[in-house]
Amino acid sequence: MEEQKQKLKILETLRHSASHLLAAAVLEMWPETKLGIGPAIENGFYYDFDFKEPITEADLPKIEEKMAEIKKRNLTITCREVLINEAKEIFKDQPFKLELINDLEKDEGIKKVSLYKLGSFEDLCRGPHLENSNLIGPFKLLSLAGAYWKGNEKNKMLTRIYGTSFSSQKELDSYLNFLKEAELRNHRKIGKDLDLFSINENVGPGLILWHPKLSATREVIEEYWRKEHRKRGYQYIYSPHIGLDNLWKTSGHLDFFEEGMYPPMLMESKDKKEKTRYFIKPMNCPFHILIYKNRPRSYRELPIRYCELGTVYRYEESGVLNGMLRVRGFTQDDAHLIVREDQFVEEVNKVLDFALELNKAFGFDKLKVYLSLRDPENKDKYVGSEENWQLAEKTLKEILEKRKVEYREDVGGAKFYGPAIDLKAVDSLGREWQGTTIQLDFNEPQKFEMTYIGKDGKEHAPIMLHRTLLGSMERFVATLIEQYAGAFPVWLAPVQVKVIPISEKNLEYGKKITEKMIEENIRVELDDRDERMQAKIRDAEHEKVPYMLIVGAKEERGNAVSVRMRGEKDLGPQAFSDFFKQISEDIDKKRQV
RNA sequence: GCCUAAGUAGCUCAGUCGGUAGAGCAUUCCCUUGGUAAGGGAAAGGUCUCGGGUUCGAUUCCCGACUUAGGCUCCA
Repeated sequence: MEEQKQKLKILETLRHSASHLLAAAVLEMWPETKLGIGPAIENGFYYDFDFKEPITEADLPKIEEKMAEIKKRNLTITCREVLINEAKEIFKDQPFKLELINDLEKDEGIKKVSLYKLGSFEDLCRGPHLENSNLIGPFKLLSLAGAYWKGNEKNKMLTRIYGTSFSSQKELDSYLNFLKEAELRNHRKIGKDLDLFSINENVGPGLILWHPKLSATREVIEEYWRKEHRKRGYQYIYSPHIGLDNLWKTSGHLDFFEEGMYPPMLMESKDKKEKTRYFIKPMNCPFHILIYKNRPRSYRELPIRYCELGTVYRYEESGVLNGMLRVRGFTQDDAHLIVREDQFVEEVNKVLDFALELNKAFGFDKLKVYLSLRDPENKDKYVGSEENWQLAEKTLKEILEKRKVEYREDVGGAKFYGPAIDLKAVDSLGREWQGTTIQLDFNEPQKFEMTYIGKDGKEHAPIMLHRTLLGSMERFVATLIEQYAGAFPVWLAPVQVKVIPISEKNLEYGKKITEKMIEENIRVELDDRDERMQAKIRDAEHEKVPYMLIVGAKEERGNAVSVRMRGEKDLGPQAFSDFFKQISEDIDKKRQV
């Protein structure tokens, strides 16, 4: 463990020096460029520039060449400390650096700053760095992007150059390979190739059309999801897609979230002067709360667990939309748990157990846990009392610690209405995907005046938890596509079996076994095209169908099928009943095949 | 929303230094009846994203819009 940390530190230093090398190269090529910042990041490094003339991707190789040339000069990287005023003089032509120096002086009361020098390029920098340019490992510039100065959208947009560097060529190559592999698994590409979904300009950006294939998979997920919820005492409900403005005023959405909502539908009304306003729901909670509030509730009824596959619409900024991962209309696998104080810890633990089990069924054995806390610097951004926040954050922390799970605190990651536990699924390439979130809500129970009658006959305020396990059907299915590279395990595969008759003469037999499987709820297709068997196999492989059944005269005689599994060779003939037993087990046990 | 790119047949992509476009696969039809990743042939398929401008003429040049992508910011 210590050794690994040490290794990471070295890599970080190496990348940081690589970012300085990048800046040095850029300055030699375009001396008038203004510099932003250039840190090492998780998978590499970047440097932000304000170019006089914009550059393009085509310039990256040229910059790389220049970097290589500077690296070979065997330059010693030196460090010195100077007084603030001296630094201001040195960077008088670098407005962003100057701003940084001023910030350091003002906010942190710093009197001296350190400078690192690589050849003729000297940069304001905390360090540390390698000793010599020659020690910088093999590097590669990856992409060009816009980035706001200091990450603030009110500031100027700078040009960011992303790159990466490793200690050895081998490691760099394997990382570049990883990027290539990730690109192959891109759900948008696979979605098109396998006819899974589309987004149509005439419908609108961020709105998904689910094609039959992906809908079949979604249906399986939803059935499984409902079954597991029933088992755990959840009640399934349905709620409308729109609601009056009053509802959203009460919930606080019109105050806190209006720019995230689609504009209202205005209805004329004869009796009223004002138009009636309906909003499309950005969340399901108000509806769940009103079901709860439909009559008085006893402490005996709690916990109440309402769940719904609720489709919501949020007007996300156009720039954040991303295939099925970030959309404007999506179906949350939502639930609201209304619990007594004494039930809170147990219920959170139950949700965590549930989340783990569900994720496992989809091949996500590894999850990363994040505890989203309030930003203590900005307390007025949140609703709810100080005591409530402190208690809630402490309780969530204790739950995680008692479970002995490793978790990371995400300070400032809490919603305005409460802290949360978030789980990120780690996929087969090691990438993390946000899915499960368990959020406490201090806001709505109060705004909607939710109560229950306690043992003492008096009214009490319940605690409400929002939670999704999968996140949204859209994002989750996109994650699955990337996780499996489109080759879904049998239980999730849109088409589980492709029946391939060798010639027209075997078509009848093929039809017969196809119908038999349809009766047993197996998703099967008969390839009755006038094509050669080889071509049909090839197409079925491209469609990533897990089982191909080749049937010819030989099979027909023995009431058999020749089985071929996705990505493998002919497994030989077997009795149809044996195959049926096999696939039924795959499905029942949710085997990862 | 902002920065930088891209948009040609259902898909993957050529192409036109300004004279309205082509391949492979897919589709339809015909021939072929085959044993584990492409049998052969023919036909059909395009407002070259959309709207302006320049021009005798724009898919190509210029301007704008839309969509998509990589980021920033934000998030299920």
